[in-house]
Parts: sequence; structure tokens; C-alpha cells
Amino acid sequence: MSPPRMSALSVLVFTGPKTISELAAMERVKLPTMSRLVSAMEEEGLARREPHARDGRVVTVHATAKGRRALDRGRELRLRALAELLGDASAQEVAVIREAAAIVDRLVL
Amino acid sequence: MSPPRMSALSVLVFTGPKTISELAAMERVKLPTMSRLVSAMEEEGLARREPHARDGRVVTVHATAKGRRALDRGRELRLRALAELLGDASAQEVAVIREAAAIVDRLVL
DNA sequence: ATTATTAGTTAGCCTAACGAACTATGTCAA
DNA sequence: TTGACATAGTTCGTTAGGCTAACTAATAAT
Repeated sequence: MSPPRMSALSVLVFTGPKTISELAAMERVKLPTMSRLVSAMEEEGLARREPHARDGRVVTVHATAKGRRALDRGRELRLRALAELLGDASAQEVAVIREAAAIVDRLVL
Repeated sequence: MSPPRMSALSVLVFTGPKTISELAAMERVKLPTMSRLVSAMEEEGLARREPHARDGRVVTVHATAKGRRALDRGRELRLRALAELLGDASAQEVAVIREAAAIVDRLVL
């Protein structure tokens, strides 16, 4: 799965269904871009659109079971790659990287 | 300037003229991709192709003066953005990030 | 001298970003 | 209540950058 799809899907999985606009804002892309991303994910069976109950203009996007599984697989692969990369690092070095990651995480909030 | 062009240009500026193949290898893209990147940079006046003296198949790519200036400007902007991001960080935190960056640098070598 | 290899280019496809223009729905004010 | 405006999404066309396959031109090898 491509990074943009993986990222959008993980938002859906970890923070629940979202409208296209919300997803676009969270992924820092424009509405049309997210609309097409969602269409692509829908065609791959990773997500599905559902109409909004009260507002006919709005559509909510949900992750599917297949989407959740695909996300898990992707995370597996990335973890493996990360483990491979960190194979040569000492425990102290890993600790420094982890700490730096936490700091950056907070800074970009 | 886009990230791929910025990156390729910085290779030319900091490590000297390169063939398309060498550039492609260093930027981890395929030859045709780099060929097009170089064409684009050439049209922007950031780089120029020159024929190889001995081997008629080879072309060497050089950064132009304009390319060097553009790279400098780009670096300025990134530094400013980085300073902005790190504005809220303590000296210790910056030190941790710097150390982590050095470690990762070594790991990806 | 032919054949094979190598360097680069070109063409065609895909994904993903954008802005502009459009549709459909909802909201508000006269 | 209806006409005007606002909002949510979609569609269209463009650009950029990645890839593979197919090509040309030059060099190397048999």
C-alpha cells in the first residue's frame, strides 16, 4: 500500500470514521486529493463511504476489516525494516533515538 | 525547488560533477528518472549536461552558478523552518535530537 | 567484423499533489 | 417561502516524479 493510503487508513483505524474534509485536514492535503485517495482505497476494499444521517452533503469514511488487516501487515513490514536498520545500534543509541523521536513528536504537534 | 531536484543539485554542488548513472545511484532512483530530473534542472538553468571527453555514451552533469545560488536560498529557507520548529525546544532537547541524527546518519550509511 | 554490453533517452503508465469548475445540499434573510 | 449564499464533495485538467520496456548510439569483446 502506498504511504498516503497507509497514512489515511491509519487515521481511520486509530481515530475512527471521518468525513473527507476532516481526513484531508488531518493528512494536510486538499479536499479533492483526499476524495480521490478515498476512491482509490474504496476500490481496493480498504475503506468505504457512508452517507451522513443528517447532512446529505457529507459522507463519512470507514476502514473495512480488510483495511485493518492491510494496515497490520504494513506495520509488520515497517517494523521489520526498522529492526533491520537498528540491528547495528546499541541499546543506548536506540534510547537516544527514541527520546529524540518523542521530542520531535511534541514539537510538531 | 522540489525536494528531488534540491537533493540531486546538492550532490552536484558538494561532491562535484557526476554522470547520470552515478547521480541515479546516489539518489536511489532509476536511470530514466534521473535523466528526466536532469532535463528539468537544465531547463531551469540549475545544471547543464556536458559530453564526456573519452566516452561518447557518457554525459556529465554540472551545477551552474544559478544552481548554487538556488541551493543556498533553499538551505536558508529550510534552516529558517528548522529554527522555527526548534524554537520551543530547550538546549538539552536540541542536543538529544542532534545526537540521534548523528546515530541515524551512521546507521543508514 | 560481428556481437554483446553499456549509457542515456524516449514513450507510456501509475500515483499523488494542486486549482478551477461543477453539483447537490443546507442555511439564512428579505 | 423563496432566492441568495455557503458548504461538502466530485470531476477535470495539469504537473511532478517514480517505474518498466523499448530504443539509439557508442564502446568492448570474441
